[in-house]
Amino acid sequence: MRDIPTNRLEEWKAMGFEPQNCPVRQVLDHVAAKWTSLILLELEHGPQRFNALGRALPDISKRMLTQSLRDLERDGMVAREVFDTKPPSVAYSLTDLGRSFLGPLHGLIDWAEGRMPEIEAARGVFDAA
Amino acid sequence: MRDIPTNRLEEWKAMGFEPQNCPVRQVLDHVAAKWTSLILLELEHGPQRFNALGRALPDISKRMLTQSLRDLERDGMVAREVFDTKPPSVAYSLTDLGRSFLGPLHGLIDWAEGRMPEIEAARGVFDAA
DNA sequence: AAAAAAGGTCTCTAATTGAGACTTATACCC
DNA sequence: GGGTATAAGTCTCAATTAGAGACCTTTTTT
Repeated sequence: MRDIPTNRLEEWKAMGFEPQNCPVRQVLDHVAAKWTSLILLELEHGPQRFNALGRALPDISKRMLTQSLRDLERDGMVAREVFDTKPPSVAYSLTDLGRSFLGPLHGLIDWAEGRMPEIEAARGVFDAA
Repeated sequence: MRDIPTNRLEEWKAMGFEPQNCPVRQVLDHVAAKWTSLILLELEHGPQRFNALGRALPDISKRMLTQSLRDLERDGMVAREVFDTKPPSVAYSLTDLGRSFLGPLHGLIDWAEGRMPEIEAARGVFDAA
């Protein structure tokens, strides 16, 4: 919808950042990745191996599990450790940074659990119309 | 990755819910919708009209703006009001439910702003390797 | 008379995701 | 010994989703 830029946008540009590299968006993209938060939540209980994570999140594909874990590793939220077993196994665990994300994330989850009835009700009304 | 189900999953099923209708996932999907949170954040400053929102979020397409607003409306987070001007205009505003979401959302944003330097650093290390 | 603006919808294309086969080496089972 | 399973992925192909932008209707502005 690129059109006439708004003032806020101009301010941002003046400060040297595009909507894309705004820090807010970057985290939101993370939460937005849909699987990454779920993975972090699984790892909250302790380190897990690749296939264990897959079993805990039964509707994720291997492809997305791999990719989400790489993203989290790249951002320093998750640590990957290879064990020299036969066959080699890999454990994933939260870093301090990853753990620090759980606070805000639980804020969202608590909100979700508390407000879900209202949301369901709103959906009922909307869908009936 | 459907395979041998895990105990937690069994418990969930016993309680009657699939991974899909878990409340946590539903909110996460919302945040995960990528645009919805950004829209809510724009509406925090007050009601906005369709095109104004589009201008504030210059990289959203009309298609996704419409769809995201409908989703938010359906979930009772945003209210849509049509004014009988020529041509008719439409204003979107936060409902109480929508406003209540901002607290947890800002928790996430504050985390983002505080931890972004660490994330950037981790990315640098990862990408160099 | 032409163009713009309001709030969308519609189509077509591009990007992302999911499903599932395949890999390589070792261990367990009969 | 032979068949099968497991580890953690990778790869390909199909399906879903998102983005770009034309188009719509009515009225005001230039």
